[in-house]
Amino acid sequence: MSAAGPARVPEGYDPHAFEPFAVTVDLAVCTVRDGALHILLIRRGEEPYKGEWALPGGFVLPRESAGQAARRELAEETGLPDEVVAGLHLEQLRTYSDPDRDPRMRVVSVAYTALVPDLPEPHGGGDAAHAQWVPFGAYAGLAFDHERIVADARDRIGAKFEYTCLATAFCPPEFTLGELQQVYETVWGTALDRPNFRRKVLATPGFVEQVAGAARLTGGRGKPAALYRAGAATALHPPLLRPEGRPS
Amino acid sequence: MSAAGPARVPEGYDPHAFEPFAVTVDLAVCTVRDGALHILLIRRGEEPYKGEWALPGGFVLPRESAGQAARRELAEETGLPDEVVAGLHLEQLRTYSDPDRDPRMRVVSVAYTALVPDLPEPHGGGDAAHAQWVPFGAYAGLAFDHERIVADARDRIGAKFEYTCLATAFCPPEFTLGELQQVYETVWGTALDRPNFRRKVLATPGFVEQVAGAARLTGGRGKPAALYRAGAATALHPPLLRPEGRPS
DNA sequence: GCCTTTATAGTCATGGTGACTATTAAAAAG
DNA sequence: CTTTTTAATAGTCACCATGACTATAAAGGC
Repeated sequence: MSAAGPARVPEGYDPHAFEPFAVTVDLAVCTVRDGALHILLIRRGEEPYKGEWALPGGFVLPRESAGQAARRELAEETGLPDEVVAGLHLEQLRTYSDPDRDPRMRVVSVAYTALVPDLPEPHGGGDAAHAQWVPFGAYAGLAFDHERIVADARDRIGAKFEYTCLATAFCPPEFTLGELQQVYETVWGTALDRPNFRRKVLATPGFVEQVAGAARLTGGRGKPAALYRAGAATALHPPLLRPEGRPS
Repeated sequence: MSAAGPARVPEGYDPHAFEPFAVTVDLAVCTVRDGALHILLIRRGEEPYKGEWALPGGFVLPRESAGQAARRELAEETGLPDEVVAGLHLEQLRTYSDPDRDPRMRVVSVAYTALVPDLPEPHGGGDAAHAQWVPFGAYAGLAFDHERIVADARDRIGAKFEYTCLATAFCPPEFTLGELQQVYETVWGTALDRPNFRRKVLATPGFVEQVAGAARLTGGRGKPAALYRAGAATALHPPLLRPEGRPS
């Protein structure tokens, strides 16, 4: 009810009468690197879960929204300049609110998914100099319910690839269709037919637009590939369905 | 970070040191009634927004998750027996956390979408005897940011209809294909070709299963229609795309 | 030169879909 | 009791997107 609804709460409501909730954001920052989906993790320096992997994140400050907090934390963790962070794809994933998800107190966390291109430096801005890219699955148990969050993020990304142009968020500003295909293949874990993939992408207006006259060698050998930029389109109609329609 | 992350928060963290956040749930309870999508609204009995329409909802209690709170509130608002409420489709929509969304204090609200069949009685359980079905759009401004939540709920429902079997959640336990089609047409606001709709639904394994030997007259006239039940399938592959691929 | 590698062009059959028409089964109108 | 109306159901046909291919072009390595 946003403190609305029936008269369960008196008008002179005292915020401190309730056990306070802390509200945090958790960030599932993902990238494609060396043909594998990676996620940004930090090592916890304190109890609980000291020394274990966890998602970056932090408290929502009194005067900011969860989305603002997420972008602020993203800037701190990645150490990227503000104008770059402003362009990154950041999307609310879902909210995790199990009463026992943090042993210290009641913490409700709004999780966000960020899709970033493969960044040159591992990063290490601000507080989290120990942040690190870790391949999906290459961790043995994360702190809190972060494993669940990571799994949800992966599911969401895979699903969104089917009907959005989101895949370009994993690519640098200019990319080849082969690179874009590799992003799809990495996220879905399936091989795609190259000519068919080309045909589909190019047939979707606004998915990608060719960079005039530019070409780049991929892997040093073979015919140079044309370069493309992300187009203005955001949705994919009709969708690009992954083979065998597996929901996960 | 779910109170994790860098060492911004000392170990002996005092929950009361921060300005407390209240956490609530807002419910977008939707149904299809008389060929129009309706939403369950209540009249606010107190300031702020006294006398205006608002979504039902309430505070998340100290020992329950947001999902549990949503189902509890749903039971209270609809006044339905627990076993019925347990079967209703309830899904987290997203979280709204603008610092100024509630003028009284900092309230973060987790919104849920519920899809219910057209209930016999308007309802009126518990606290909210003044709850009422209102057609989408037939309200002049809702309290707080609830108009935004309602719009998001509608978008989400429309989108999910394309690739899930969710439409049956709007139908009674047994329904005709014509009724199912009306649900689609109502939610999407478009007319669908009947034979093609039949073909698609019946070609999707597990979407619906026929009730043996049962038939019902629709509207008093015409050939009686066969009755169907919701099947076990939850996803729709390939999807049932709405005409013209309009995102909203 | 020839081989390998990668990008790009094109073919062909199939399946799902949009746009139809036809038939059946009921009630209401005459 | 026949005709009309209404709605469900069956079936047709063309088209387009797709999956599975084959073929060509352009680069480097040998």
